[in-house]
Amino acid sequence: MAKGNSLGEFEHLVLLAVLRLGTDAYGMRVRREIADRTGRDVSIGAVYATLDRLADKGLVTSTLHDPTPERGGRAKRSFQLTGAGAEAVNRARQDLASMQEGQVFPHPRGAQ
Amino acid sequence: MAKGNSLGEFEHLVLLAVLRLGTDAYGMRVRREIADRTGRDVSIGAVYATLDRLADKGLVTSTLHDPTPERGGRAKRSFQLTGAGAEAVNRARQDLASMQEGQVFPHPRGAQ
DNA sequence: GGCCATTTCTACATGCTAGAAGAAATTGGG
DNA sequence: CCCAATTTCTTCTAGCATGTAGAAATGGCC
Repeated sequence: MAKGNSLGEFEHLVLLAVLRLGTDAYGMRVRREIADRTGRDVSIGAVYATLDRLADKGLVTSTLHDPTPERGGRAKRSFQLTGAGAEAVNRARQDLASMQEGQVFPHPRGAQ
Repeated sequence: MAKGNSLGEFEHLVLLAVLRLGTDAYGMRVRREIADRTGRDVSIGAVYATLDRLADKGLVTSTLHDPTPERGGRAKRSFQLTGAGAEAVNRARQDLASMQEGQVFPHPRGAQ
């Protein structure tokens, strides 16, 4: 029916993390960022799977860096948003905003 | 690993539509609301499947009404958020807000 | 009986998740 | 100096959850 180019929920969070982290957006770091900010206990496999999928869709690209001189400092692969990635994240944000505008959110205790 | 009780993207939109529509939240109406507000061409099957899943998770409940006296007016089943549903929608909102806070969103044309 | 608004069903595509395995680097004991 | 341990990070695999489309069924109105 439709085109169906919309972001999954976790894809949205990952894209926001990449945007926020700038040049420091590699797998482990993205995971930590999401965990710290949302309190969610994200598995690392989930993050990489999602980053790969985003790359397939052309919403991010990746660059392989040289290893840093720290213990266990393996080479990092960092990710950047593409133009399409920026569009996607903006669109997701606007769709949610449209659905929320003028809305009074109930305190959970009030509802049933 | 984690608990994994988070909302999918479409689940989020549907929940917001139900909240927004109040007593008028039945399948066809929810579909129209999302289409109107986001421009997305949602299939009706998608909406019902999602509403059913949300009901299974205890985030909404449904009530069957009497048919209205209009041509073709079959009985409507309308949905309401539960307390857990309100919690879920608030949590999803806050998680996104945390990931977005202080963030400058690029105009797509500016990026690459 | 045919029409219409709505819901239900079914089946497949895509996204999410977890954890174990693999790779590349530093460290420190012998 | 070398090797095994340790650390950080990435890749892989496989199963379950969500998203999507459309056709079929339902039931009141005319």
